[in-house]
Amino acid sequence: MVPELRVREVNGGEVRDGGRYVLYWMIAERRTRFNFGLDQALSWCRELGLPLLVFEPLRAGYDHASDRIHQFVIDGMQANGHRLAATPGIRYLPYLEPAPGKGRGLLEHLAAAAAVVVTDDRPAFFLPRMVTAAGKKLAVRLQAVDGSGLLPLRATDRIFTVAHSFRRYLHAELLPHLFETPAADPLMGLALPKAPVLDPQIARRWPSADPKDLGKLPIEHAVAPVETRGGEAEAERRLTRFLAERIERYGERNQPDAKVTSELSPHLHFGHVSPHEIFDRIVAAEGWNPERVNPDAKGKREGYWGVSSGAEGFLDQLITWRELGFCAAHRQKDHDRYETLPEWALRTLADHENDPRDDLYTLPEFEAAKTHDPIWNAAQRQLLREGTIQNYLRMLWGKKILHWAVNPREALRIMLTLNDRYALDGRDPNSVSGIFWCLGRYDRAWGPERPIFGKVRYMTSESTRRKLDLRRYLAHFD
DNA sequence: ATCGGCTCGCGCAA
DNA sequence: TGCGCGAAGCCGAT
Repeated sequence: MVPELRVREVNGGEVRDGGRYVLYWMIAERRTRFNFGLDQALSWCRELGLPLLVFEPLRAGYDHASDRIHQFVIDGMQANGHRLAATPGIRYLPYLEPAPGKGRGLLEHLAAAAAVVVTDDRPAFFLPRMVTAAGKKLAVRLQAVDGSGLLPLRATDRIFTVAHSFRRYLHAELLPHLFETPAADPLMGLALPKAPVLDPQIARRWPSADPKDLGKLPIEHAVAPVETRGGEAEAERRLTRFLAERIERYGERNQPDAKVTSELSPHLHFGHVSPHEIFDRIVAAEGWNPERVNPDAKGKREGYWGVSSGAEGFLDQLITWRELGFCAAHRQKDHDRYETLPEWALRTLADHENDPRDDLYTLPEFEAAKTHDPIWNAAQRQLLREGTIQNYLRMLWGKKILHWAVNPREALRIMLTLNDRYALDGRDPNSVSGIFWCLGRYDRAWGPERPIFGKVRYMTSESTRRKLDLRRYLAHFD
């Protein structure tokens, strides 16, 4: 059962009599397991006695569309295809839009034969606008299901301005939600009617591009695919590796050579893995149960869950920090605008807006990793090559853009542009949080007041060099 | 190596 | 209203 709190009626439409199938429009939770949206669609199938059509599209015309993002999503489609094609009663339709706008009308066409349409409710990028627009067009009931996090988006109306107040809220309110989990494997034991046959004119009117022909799509080819592969199976592999070999030493994650992180951020971003599954697996590995929770540690960064220190640290990242961003994105559509920074940060950054800059770079110079600072350049090269930046250096990367851009607004634009364009987990509320943190969001003021930064937390390459062993990292990203 | 000071907002206690 | 506390800060004093 999908909790009511997670289901949103988008258009107030009706279930259509005589619909041939239930349509699941898979746009964010691109997986077959631990997926509330898929659960909701299947529960309609059972109620109406209908088969399921899973439609997983990838548009060509959105901002920053590139070989890198496309390849990752296509990996996911292949993994989903393997599982869904083998399931009786389900038809899987992945769709690669060959050119911007070429897919227009396809959803409406599919929905015209559907009894009800279910999609994913994710407060990220262009997805909310797209779902709202679809709701107006479709003449059938459209439900958007929130499977983004462990805390349902609609669980609270509060806006959290600092991380520790959100953490405190979670420690007080999250526990009951943890017992309402999506099905681990909803495809198992299904007894649906024969899979729907698709209208043959779909292939003629809406031809799908061949995944092998990425080069022919009108997307950014300069942003090449990275070594990191996408898909549900790859995410499972990483999760298993993390629990078996890494979580124990998760506390060492600031060291660039440590290899102790989950490396699941891109998979979470594209919905190839669910936070519910990650939580379940950690809990199983730790032999945890709710009685292990320490109520005296409410609001504390460590010690609340009653698991190993590595797991405490990781759960804080997965839940507090990840969902803090989702919460903000859900509550404030303009959470990526400069003006949404806290008052104290806006004030202090404005006070120092006209401070002289000894080093000043433009977006193209940053993009090409052409600054005077070898550490910064190495971090930027990692972003270009791998689509990610190591934990600690990611913060330094942003702080230095603030330091060297013409003003803080421009620093924000540069950070968002580079991150959205090159990072696999760019365009995610979670990524937006990290970038805004560099400008003071969720943080507090720190004295003494410094040039350019004002009271915003200051970081330097010099102290980073002292703190971390960077030799291998610098050599590798030379 | 470790500590206090810098500074602000939240939430609890009173 | 006061007080403790906080994603990773820095710096200078001990």
